[in-house]
Amino acid sequence: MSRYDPSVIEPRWQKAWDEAGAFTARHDPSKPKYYVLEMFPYPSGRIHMGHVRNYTMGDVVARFMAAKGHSVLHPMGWDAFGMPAENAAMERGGHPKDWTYANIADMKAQMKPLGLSIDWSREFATCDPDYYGQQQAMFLDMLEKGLVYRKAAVVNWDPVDMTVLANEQVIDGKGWRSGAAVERRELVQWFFKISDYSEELLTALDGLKDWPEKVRLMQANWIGRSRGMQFGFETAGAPQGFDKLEVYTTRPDTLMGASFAAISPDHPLAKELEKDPAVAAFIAECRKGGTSAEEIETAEKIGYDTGIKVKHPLDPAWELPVWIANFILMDYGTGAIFGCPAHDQRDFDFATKYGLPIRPVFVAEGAEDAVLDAAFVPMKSEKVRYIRGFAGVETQTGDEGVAAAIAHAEAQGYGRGVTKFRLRDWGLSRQRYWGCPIPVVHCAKCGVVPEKKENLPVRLPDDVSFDKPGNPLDRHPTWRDVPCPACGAPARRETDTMDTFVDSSWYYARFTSPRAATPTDKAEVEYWMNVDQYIGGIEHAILHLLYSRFFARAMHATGHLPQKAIEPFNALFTQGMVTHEIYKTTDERGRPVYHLPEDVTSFTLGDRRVVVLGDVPPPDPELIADVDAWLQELADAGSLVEVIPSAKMSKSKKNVVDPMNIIAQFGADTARWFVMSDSPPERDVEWTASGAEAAYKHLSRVWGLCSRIGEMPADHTGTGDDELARATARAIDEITKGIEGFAFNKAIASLYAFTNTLARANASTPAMKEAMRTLAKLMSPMVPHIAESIWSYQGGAGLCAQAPWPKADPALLVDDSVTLPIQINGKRRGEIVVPKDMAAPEVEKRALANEDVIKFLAGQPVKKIIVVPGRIVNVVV
RNA sequence: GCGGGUGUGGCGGAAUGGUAGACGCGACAGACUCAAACUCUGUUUCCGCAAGGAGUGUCGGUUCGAGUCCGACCACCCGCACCA
Repeated sequence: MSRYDPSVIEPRWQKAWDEAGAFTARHDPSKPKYYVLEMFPYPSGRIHMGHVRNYTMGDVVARFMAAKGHSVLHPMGWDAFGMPAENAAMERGGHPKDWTYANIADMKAQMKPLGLSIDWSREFATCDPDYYGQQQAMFLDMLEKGLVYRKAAVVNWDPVDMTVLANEQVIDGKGWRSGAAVERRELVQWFFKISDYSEELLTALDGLKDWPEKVRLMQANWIGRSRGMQFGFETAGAPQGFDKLEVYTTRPDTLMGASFAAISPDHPLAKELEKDPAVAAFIAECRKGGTSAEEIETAEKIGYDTGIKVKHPLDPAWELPVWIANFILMDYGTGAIFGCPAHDQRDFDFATKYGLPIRPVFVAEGAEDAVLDAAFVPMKSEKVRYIRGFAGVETQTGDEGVAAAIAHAEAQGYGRGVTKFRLRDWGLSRQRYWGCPIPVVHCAKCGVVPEKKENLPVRLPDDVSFDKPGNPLDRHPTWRDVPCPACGAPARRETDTMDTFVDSSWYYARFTSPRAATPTDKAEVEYWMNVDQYIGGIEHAILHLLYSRFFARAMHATGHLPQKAIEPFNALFTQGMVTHEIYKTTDERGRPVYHLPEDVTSFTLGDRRVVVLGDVPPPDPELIADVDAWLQELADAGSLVEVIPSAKMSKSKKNVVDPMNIIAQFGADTARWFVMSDSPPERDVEWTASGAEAAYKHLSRVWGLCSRIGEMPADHTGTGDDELARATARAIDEITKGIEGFAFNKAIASLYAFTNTLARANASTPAMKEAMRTLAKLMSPMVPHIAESIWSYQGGAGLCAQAPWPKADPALLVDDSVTLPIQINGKRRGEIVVPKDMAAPEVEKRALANEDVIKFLAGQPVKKIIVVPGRIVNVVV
């Protein structure tokens, strides 16, 4: 067997798999199916280590499940619509379509050498007219079902570029290109009625047993069901038609602590009052800045006293002022609240700023009324003593207080208990070109008219330019002009396109029949759905996954998915990022300059790590008399590099490692092995050059071992056959459990251990060959190419990729005796070896007879002995 | 600001409430070599010559026993609805 040369074996095996059609997904009713899916990539043009990690994980699962006898579906596609393509067109000219398809070709060419077990015959891009045409068909079905509607909503408006900005294009409240102060502006837009499913999406989370607890919790908090009370304040001095002000509160028990009422700047009453220039000026102030919750909630709280009063529902003589406040959101509740500064921090800050009264309603159990220097906000499950209560007993929990207050309001008739959700409807309109066109037409006579299905797809026009900001569809000379599908009169196409989250909300279903003439094919979704294992980043914990869950329900409602697929992902795994150190210097004007890992050299000097620019040989420490002076010299020359601790690989920080370079240097198996070893898959993994080399060295060692075993004389005998068989069984057991439990790093640790055992084993030639074949199969999900070479060299039948997973003989997994540590007062002081099933009293006797124990006890009386069978003995003195 | 998560040797990490540091990297020592690299063997949590002691972000609690459970705090990461 020759030297380990991945550049030779990897293409050879990839060809062999292709020719055998090893990864073609087959609809085979005689086998259990398994659908493994990694979140599909945005075609940026370059794959990065995060992709390698994500797809290797999926590949390990896919290859493992195939070996376990499943018919596996492991597809790949492209999340191809979105802003970067338009930005590229603006910056470099060209067309988003050309840019995107070129990127897809480039990225696919980079993914192929990884040797992933993907069924490429099912590939599609969301920007393929065939895909988005089916999406448009579903949009029309959903429109018909009442799951889509139009309403006004706020967007980020750049007043200089006259265009809508995405949140990420708003930097410090300013437009990223124009630098102009961004405003919030209302626009009529399309919405999916996800709120129809709030309750359902929340309660169904309980059934997602194989989803991470944290994701379910995040979704539950996002949906945000709350039980509260809604009531109408009677107003005094309000404009006509506003004699009631509806407010919603989750703390009606604090009603006697009310200090003011506040409405959102977007509230109808605020809009009515905007006729007053002073109010208009204040509301304009509130509209400054972007639409993101982060920006709104971290903005300074400001308010405007309208002069209007409301009457307290429990005491009509008690009047509260009505303020307009920038931190009240129109989207939540009724867009109006009553403020109770004593028990809400935001209200407290507001009241302090504007000199409004702060009246405590309850105090901690056993405490006296005291002046507050911050809002007192205990958990609702905690008991408190009400000093200004009006319902329920004096001392009760917050929850009981709320329930009593609602009951009181309902009995007296001034309010009612209601359940509200934080979840808002999903705004899908985007004022951009590179997205799925919304297939409707606006007719002066008929209003909004759906496009006819036979006219789908509504294709994006190719003749567009990006020399001006804004949506080219909006200024296209002809594309917009169409006859009304209903009356035939001249009408206008909708120029908004869909949010790219729509594209990614159903691609998993399309993979089951990617060329079907309808969005899905009944028999195929029936066989392949659901996705058995979904793998992707935690950054998608809420939006993408929640939208997909909604979309699957909407697809069921419109006949595109069976009932069983309304939760499309049976199991979810969220993997961590690939990180790398950042290398930084500063230019003469003090601005940071970042450097690629390959452009710096790192060495150690004493206990110090020094990184310098360029590919230079490490200095001889003996030649440096004064290290500090020498470093200062380097720093003055500008070649001393500052090392910033690991962060997510990003182009702007240049802390990126190109997988193509790693594959060229070490091969795909090394890259795959590295990203699966060491770090647990859910955690971030730091890419290090030494780690990659170590992975390569190990694979070379395994290759050498295989070679050595291959050269053993056929009649060689040894004394270690039994021991090797036990080690093999243990390895099978551990690695199987590791892969099943997504503990790939532990599976790899077991592979290292088994390799070491095999290298040291003194067993017969047939036993060694057998163990080597098993090792190859056990390694094959992670490093399929080298495994295939070893498999064929050791006489394995057929392709390793199509061989069944080995089974561990249970009889070989049990040990007869066990080593028990002995603790004295919880500290380990000795150990004894006893038969596995020895009775506790006998274990006690042996433990106390142990030399170390006798020495440590030094005659002290023993108070108690705890024997945990098979685990530990603890002697308490 | 709000919601969620993470924190263990020089480094990545392992550990059903039961021997903290498996496995790997790095470092050190030895073998091989004219020499270096490669490879192989061994050592490697810290303090201490040793006996022994300390130790899982910090402080406190529950337990015979806590990295693991509970409470408070600190640091970092992810998300916040138009980035994908």
